[in-house]
Amino acid sequence: MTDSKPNASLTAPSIHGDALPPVEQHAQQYATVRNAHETELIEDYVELIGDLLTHRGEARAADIANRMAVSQATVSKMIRRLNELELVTSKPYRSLFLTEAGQKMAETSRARHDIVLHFLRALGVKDATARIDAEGMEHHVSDETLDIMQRFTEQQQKS
Amino acid sequence: MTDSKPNASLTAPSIHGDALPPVEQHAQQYATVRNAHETELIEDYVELIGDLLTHRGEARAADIANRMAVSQATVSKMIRRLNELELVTSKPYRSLFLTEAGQKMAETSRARHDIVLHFLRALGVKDATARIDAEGMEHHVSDETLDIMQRFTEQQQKS
DNA sequence: CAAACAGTTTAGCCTTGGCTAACAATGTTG
DNA sequence: CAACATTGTTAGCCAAGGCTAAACTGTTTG
Ligand SMILES: [Mn+2]
Ligand SMILES: [Mn+2]
Ligand SMILES: [Mn+2]
Ligand SMILES: [Mn+2]
Repeated sequence: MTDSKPNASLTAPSIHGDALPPVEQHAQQYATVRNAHETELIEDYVELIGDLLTHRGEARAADIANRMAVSQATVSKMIRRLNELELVTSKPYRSLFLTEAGQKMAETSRARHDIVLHFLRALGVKDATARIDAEGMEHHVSDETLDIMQRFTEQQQKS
Repeated sequence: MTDSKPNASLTAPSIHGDALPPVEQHAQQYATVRNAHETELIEDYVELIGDLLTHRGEARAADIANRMAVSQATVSKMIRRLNELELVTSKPYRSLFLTEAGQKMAETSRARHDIVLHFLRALGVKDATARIDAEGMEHHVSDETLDIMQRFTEQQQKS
């Protein structure tokens, strides 16, 4: 449960960087990341489907495969999963649509994604880089940090 | 290869948010994230082993399991992989050590992790939240963004 | 209206990263 | 030094998320 004991003296000033966090806190960090990894691909799919519906009027499996640079078989399998999760509705060989729950997830994900992207641009990151970084970072940003990012971006825009 | 055609008028002002990026750029975003996911767990292990060696003098499988909140079997299996990748050396039932390549990876990961963590704190994020966010974000931050974060943190500290 | 083409699905394979249960080795202590 | 506690390994299971190949459906067009 606890770490093996450090055998160094108890009070000597550390020559190293930050100390290790307490075990429970450290474990929480990793657990939160593992958790995010379970949902992030789902979020990206739902967000993309929402964007395609908004900007193109329809969301076809082939478009998703191209946009994600993934095989159509992979998309087809994922769509089955999204169906089981009741996030999308689909008739065979037809465009996809989002359920109520799917729309909610798409909006939330899109909003969060935009906050992160706009924040990175406000920081001075080039657009192409900001887009790449935001695609990964978005799933690992807490609400607290998100708020701070949003305020930062607004401040930046006023000046 | 290309999206299905939008049938909306060509020049009408969009009532929606940001337009979709070009397919190739969009695909690059997702591909970069998938790539990061292949290496991030490895990086976390190597970084943690380095930290344990630095702060505790040894890195035992049980400590890793506790710190990551994961079973010992999972750690044991991952250590075999790290061995195959020649990032760690291990004798059965003995502490782990990092190879040259492992030390290099540990340093790089630790440095990047610290930049992200210190940046979040400089932004005003509470320590516990910053630690959680940094654990996930670190793997999705480009060198360009990392530079900007570091400069931001330094600026913040001067004032 | 029949082909050809484009899009979708299914089957079967692989790797990663989790888990539990059982067993083996090592360390501690009465 | 024997028993017990801790630590490490192995085996076998599972789900997720990739892939290719092949079959099937729907659309376009000669
Ligand atoms: Mn997204
Ligand atoms: Mn994303
Ligand atoms: Mn890290
Ligand atoms: Mn990490």
